[in-house]
Amino acid sequence: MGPCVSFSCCGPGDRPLPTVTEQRSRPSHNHRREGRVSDPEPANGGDAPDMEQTESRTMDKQYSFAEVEPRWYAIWEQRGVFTPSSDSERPPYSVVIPPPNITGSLHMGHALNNTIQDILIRTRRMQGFSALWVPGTDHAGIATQAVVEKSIAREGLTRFDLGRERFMERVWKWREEYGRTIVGQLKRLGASCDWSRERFTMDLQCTRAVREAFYRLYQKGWIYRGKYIVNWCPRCLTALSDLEVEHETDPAGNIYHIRYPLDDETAIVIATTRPETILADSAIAINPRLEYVGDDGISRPNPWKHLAGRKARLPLVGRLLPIIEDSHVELGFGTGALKVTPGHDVNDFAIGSRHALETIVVMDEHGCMNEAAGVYAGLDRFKCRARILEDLEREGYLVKVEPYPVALGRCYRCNTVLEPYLSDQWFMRMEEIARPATEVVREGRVRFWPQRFGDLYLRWMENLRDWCIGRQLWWGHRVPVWTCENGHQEAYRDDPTQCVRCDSKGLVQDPDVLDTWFSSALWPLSTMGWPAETEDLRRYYPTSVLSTDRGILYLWVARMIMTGLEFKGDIPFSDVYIHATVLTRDGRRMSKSKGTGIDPLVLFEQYGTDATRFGLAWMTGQGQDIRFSEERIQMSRNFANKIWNAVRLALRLLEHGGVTSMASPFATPSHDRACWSLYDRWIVSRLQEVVAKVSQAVDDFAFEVVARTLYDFFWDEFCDWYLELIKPVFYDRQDPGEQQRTAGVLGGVLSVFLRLLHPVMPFITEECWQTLSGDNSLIATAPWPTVDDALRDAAADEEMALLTDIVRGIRQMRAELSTPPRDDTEVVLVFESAATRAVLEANSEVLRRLVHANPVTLLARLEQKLPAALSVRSYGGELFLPLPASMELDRELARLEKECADTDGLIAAAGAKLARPGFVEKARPEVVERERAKLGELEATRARIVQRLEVMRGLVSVSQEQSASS
RNA sequence: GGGCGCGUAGCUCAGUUGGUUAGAGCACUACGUUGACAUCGUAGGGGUCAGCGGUUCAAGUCCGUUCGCGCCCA
Repeated sequence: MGPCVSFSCCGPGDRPLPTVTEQRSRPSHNHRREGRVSDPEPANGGDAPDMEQTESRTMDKQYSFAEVEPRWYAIWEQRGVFTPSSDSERPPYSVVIPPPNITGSLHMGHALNNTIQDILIRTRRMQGFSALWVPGTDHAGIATQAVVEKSIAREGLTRFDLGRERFMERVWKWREEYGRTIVGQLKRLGASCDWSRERFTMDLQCTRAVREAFYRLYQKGWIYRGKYIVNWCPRCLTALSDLEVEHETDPAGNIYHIRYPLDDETAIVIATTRPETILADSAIAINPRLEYVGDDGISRPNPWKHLAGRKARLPLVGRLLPIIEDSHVELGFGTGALKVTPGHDVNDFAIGSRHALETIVVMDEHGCMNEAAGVYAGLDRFKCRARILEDLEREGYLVKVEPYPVALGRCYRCNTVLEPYLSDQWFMRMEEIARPATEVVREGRVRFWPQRFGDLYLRWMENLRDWCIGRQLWWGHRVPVWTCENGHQEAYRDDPTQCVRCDSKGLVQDPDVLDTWFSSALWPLSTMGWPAETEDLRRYYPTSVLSTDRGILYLWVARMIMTGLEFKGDIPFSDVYIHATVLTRDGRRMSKSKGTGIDPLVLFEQYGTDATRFGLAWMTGQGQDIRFSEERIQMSRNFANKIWNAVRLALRLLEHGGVTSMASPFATPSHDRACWSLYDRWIVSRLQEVVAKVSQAVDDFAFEVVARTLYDFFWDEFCDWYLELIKPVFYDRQDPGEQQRTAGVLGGVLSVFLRLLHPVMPFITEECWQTLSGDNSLIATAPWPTVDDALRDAAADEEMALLTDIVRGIRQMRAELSTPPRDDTEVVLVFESAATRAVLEANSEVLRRLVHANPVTLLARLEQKLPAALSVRSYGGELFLPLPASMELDRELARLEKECADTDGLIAAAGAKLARPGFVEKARPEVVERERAKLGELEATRARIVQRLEVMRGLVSVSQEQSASS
């Protein structure tokens, strides 16, 4: 057990309860009242604000999250709750935050993901782990550069006007000013990150990690430079990796058939979706086979085979193109002949290399045609396409145009259509580094939740292509490669002053920067201090869990596993939790531009942060999406209000009983517990179930179960039943011993419940904890509750089930009779079992209190009492309420007949099940037994109904005779 | 084209290894404010578990298939 926390865990406690006066003088409440001085509306349900009502002074009728929430975060921070103690006794538990983009602000995905991480961290912290959550932000190369370029554009400047150095100053300035917005928002969310360890992917520590990683990979030859066709964004003016391309299909696209003449009679026809690229054609390729089998299964001759080796003339340009043979050409596709454009297409580039073709490039980095495009030079690529088509048509080269859905890639940042662009780029070799990263997942050393993402990961890892890591940007980690005057190109850990190979000066650094994901890939290492052998690295690496969005499984998660294994020889985390995607309520992606996004900060303001967190946790199932439902947040706000009021009631009850301390109930010896009431035994028994279920659910990442379990227990069992049941102890009876005991259980249950809820709703639980405990301990560091099996009580569960069933039965009848709810009504209970009668006898006060049953008569058998009565069968017995004269007998008779018919239906169903061939032999014995018992119950019930029917029918005929004779 | 997720009440979702009469919140109907809470309480109405076929003594649950929505990869 951890430190003793007032009423929570150790007994017998002797801590004084906060008195009303103390309550009033608490700074928090003063703060609230002061805040209301200018408020013209008394917030007290219309009561005069200066009324001498002690309760209304201490706690409002409504929970005011807006007043409570802002207070606690600062206190937690001040008291260092989020910084784990270096106490070596405690096992480590660590999480690194997926670093949010510095240009971003908190959206629903962040709210969900960080709520989840906070639930995990807060739970483990309470469970006694040395829990560390490392926060930080990501420099987000392209996105940030774009934002700053936009801002300087307002001054009429481009980055080229400023130059690299001055532009970088501007970016850093921007980052200082705006780049930490999201940090404030995370605090608002209640995220219990250790801010003393906050990192930024461009800070010194992370930069050192990037340099070291690059250097080592370069030395191994796994980072290389090569000339390839890459995904090029003509707006961002940089290359992108394959994963940063958003693929889409343009349904309005066309495919153009173009005739390339060989001589006056002969021509070869090719098909293309990008006619502007014909300007860079260097060959035409055909399949070498003589014939082929089409989709229809019919064999056809290769229409172009006879042209192999000849030359065709490129329309509009006049260049002669060789007709080459290459087996990669698909015969059934298009016209069966392929124009080869090595400078503008990835596949054509491969063909070009195989056949040593000339590589012609007709576009520049902006996507405009260059001098090589001849008369088309200077035109934008799309304008050029239109012009080329006009010209082809006019000169008779355009054979036909067909609608054809065209696949195109767009920049994931700016949505510009990407251009396959030939350039010199830095690449990282994937083959070797991927192998161990695949193994650890296959062996289960890294587990994915839900598991299917592990399968997805493995499938992707099996066919990797090398990673283009160079970016033609300024904002980012500059490639640490220098070239000396003598042309020696080398990677350096630190900025060099002279060449390692020839000692010459005049070194020039490579202008490219690294893909942002290169530094993100090192995040679990760099945040812990790697490459230095720090204490944090020793203690907190590998981290425990990574919680993230499925969209960056390959982009980020996979790469962290690779680098972790490569540089530290160990996995970066043992569990990967992939959270759901938050969609709009009609199942679409939330989009800022379409205005369909929901701002979590607005939710915090409207419903409270706690409610937003709880609602999100409730919505998170194991599916891959959640449709956002504001009702769920509203429900959570109501839940918070319910908790608040239950605590308010608890304080009042304790005060009413003159109780001054809450002795801890659970640690008392069992012989003391023997005098607990049924309700105490029951609620504590139920609580054990809740502790077990919630603890397990956190381990299983089943956040919805956490939320639902706590909600149901608190509302249905604790508030609706327990609190109602113990009111007489304080309001009606004056037994100090009983009040003391009950107060102990009441406080103990609340204490456990609040601690279980704290990771999900940190603010209100802390506020209630303070209000109840009246000391300085924080729930945030209170020990997590554990299950005590000795407190499970099956008999109490059973007896309470009987009682609640009877209460509900009486309520139903009263509703049926429309008796004024506060009028007493006679109730007759007929139960053969003496044990059941004893339970009912002992709890008859409950019936009086909860359903105004008075007098209550207990019988073993129904004599000739209450013939004109409404009846309900329950728990092997029967309840009767007198039927008032105003109520027609016919209605009750009809009701009974329906009940009889329903019961007959159930008897038939149960009978049929038992009679079914094979059921008794093949079903598990307990299932058969249960079915038989059910049938027995139903038959007994039916007998009671029939008996009632006879009585009622007799009465009906008597009353008919009476009305006939009158 | 390949892979995956989802389809249960008007809406948003639960539903353990198949086994009582399929549940919750919101919405809806009726009634109810004297001491926690109207952000509340009590009672109630509302479901061919997407369709079809199969396995089984037994299917919302397992298998096959069709349809619809969505995501990922090529």
